[in-house]
Amino acid sequence: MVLKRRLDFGFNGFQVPTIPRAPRSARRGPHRKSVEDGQFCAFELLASLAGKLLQESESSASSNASEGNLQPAFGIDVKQERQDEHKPLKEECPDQGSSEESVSLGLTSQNVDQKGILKEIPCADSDTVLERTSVITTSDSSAKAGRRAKSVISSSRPTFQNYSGKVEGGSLGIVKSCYGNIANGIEVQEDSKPLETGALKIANPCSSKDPTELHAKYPAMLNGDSNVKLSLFGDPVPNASFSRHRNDIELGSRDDDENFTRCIKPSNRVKVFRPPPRVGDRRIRKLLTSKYWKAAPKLRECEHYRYDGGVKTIYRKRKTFYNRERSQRDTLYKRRKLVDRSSVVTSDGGFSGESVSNSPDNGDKTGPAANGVSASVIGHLTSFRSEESHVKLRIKSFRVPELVIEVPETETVGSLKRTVMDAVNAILRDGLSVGVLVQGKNIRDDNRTLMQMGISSKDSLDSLGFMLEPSHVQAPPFLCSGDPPFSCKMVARSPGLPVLDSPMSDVLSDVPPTTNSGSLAETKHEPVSSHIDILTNKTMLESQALVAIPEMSMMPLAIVPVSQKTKRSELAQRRTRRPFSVSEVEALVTAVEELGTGRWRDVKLRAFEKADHRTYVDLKDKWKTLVHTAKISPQQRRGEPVPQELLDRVLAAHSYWCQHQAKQHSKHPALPAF
DNA sequence: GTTAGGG
DNA sequence: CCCTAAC
Repeated sequence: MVLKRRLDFGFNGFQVPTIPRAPRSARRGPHRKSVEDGQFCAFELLASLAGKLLQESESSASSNASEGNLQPAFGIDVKQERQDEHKPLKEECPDQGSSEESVSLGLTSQNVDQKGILKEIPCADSDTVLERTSVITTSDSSAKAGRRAKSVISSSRPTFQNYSGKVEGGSLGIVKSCYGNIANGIEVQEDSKPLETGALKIANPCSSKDPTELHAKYPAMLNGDSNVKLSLFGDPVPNASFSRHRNDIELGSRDDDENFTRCIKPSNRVKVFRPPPRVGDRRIRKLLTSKYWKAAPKLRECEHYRYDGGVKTIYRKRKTFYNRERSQRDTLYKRRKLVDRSSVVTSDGGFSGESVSNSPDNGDKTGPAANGVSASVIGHLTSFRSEESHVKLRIKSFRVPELVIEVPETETVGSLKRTVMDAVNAILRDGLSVGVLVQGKNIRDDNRTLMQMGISSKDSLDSLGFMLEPSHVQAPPFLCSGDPPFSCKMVARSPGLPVLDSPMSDVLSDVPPTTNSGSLAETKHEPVSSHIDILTNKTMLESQALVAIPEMSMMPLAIVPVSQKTKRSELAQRRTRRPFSVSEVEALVTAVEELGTGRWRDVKLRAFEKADHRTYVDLKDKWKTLVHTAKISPQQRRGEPVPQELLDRVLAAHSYWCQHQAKQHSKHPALPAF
């Protein structure tokens, strides 16, 4: 309740109309801004997402009201799902029954309820969206400082509306085409072109944790949230959950709207993307994260469980995400739904993705981070099986490529906004491709069947992930609006980056459905960050004005030392794994016996001179693993078995050289004992 | 650029 | 394999 009030308050302050009551047509018409130069794309996407969400919510709400059922926003989807469901949702989740309540308060209450666990504010997705929107607006108008805030706000809403209109169209198409498939999602539109039906829809963008990143979250579709819940339940109840989701979603919609309002302020902060000092980043991340979560929380009771699990898991995985984090900066998250033939529902997607991304602290450490990045969007999914051979999945979120932006301190906020927008648009404009991650690995072979990949209706889809990649793989870094004063660098990372992948994968694969999502950024927060988060949240809730967000936002654009370590991250693609063959092991062992450890360069030269793919570091690492392998029981060994004889030699050489470590490093080829 | 270690 | 700190 509290939250809600605040929200309302916020609205009043802004004079934002309560959500989307107005007929779609109405919404649509009004605000369409002309999209100039196509820069709109990004925004459009966001807007469309938002709109879609709204629509869904509305439709769902209405449907619910009228029918009393919880139907998903999209008729088709809903029905199917419903059919699937066998079990009453209600049983599991109390929420269902009173959909209406949920709708109005849903998010809020959930937030409150879950507070303990989540602590974050629900606004997340919506917020993000708003932010984005506003940014765009600003840029378009080249806003004038004075009114900017206000205009932004107002515009944001309109924008949505407009988009929503589009969205609808798109969705319908999609729905038709994909009957049985997941319908929801917002489609991404570029340059106001209608999206193509078949493709992916961006359902909910999630924000990432990285502070720096731009995150756009889309109001999560309630669905998404719902999904999350579902996952918690597990296989057995999947269907039911699903249905609920729908409900939730619908209900949620309003909340979302509200969220938008609320978010406005926060958005500003977000807007400032500059690759802030770590602290800043964290903060942002947290915000985002929190938002994200909050949204998710809609699930309520059910969710709780999940979250807990998720959090823990995430915790552990945190490091894993490390790479990702880097990428995440300046990333927009979007949620998309894929429609295909398969039907999978993934709930986590969003979560995991975000979480993963967010985790972040590491990123900071690594470097300023901000690398460019990445493009990848990761969508996490949860799945449950629907019908036999169909995999039903819902992608809750996609991460947009990371952007690294660097601007001089003297740059104006407006310029910064524009810069960010340009960067985002550039990425969107170039097109995005979708990458599929299985067990964290990017599957490049499009010809493989899901079954072959181990993605079946039976199996959980936890290990399945999606990511958006820039079509043009390595986008060279480009300067954003450039002009002297404005020097901004943006780097778009190519997709398929391992970086992203791995983290995801880990999360996905390892974590049980429940867990994944959860952890997120939360895990890693540092005191500072938390502090920040708190502030933020508070701000979000309470502050009504768009007021600039103090602290962080203002921080130093200057700081931007974007990079340092970024370099690698930009392109980095993890090398493909190339297990050592027995013969290679033998060559390695022989070389080490002669040269000893500590002379990897020599070992490389002697035994792997021609093996370009084997670096001395690789050899060193291999030796390390060989030693380990030799020490463990055969049962514990994995991979291609290494002849015991070689392992014995490994141990012998290892012990020998350990003793002679200090001395004869150099020569001494003679290994007596061996 | 190499090493040595942790991840 | 990756990433870093130390050399």
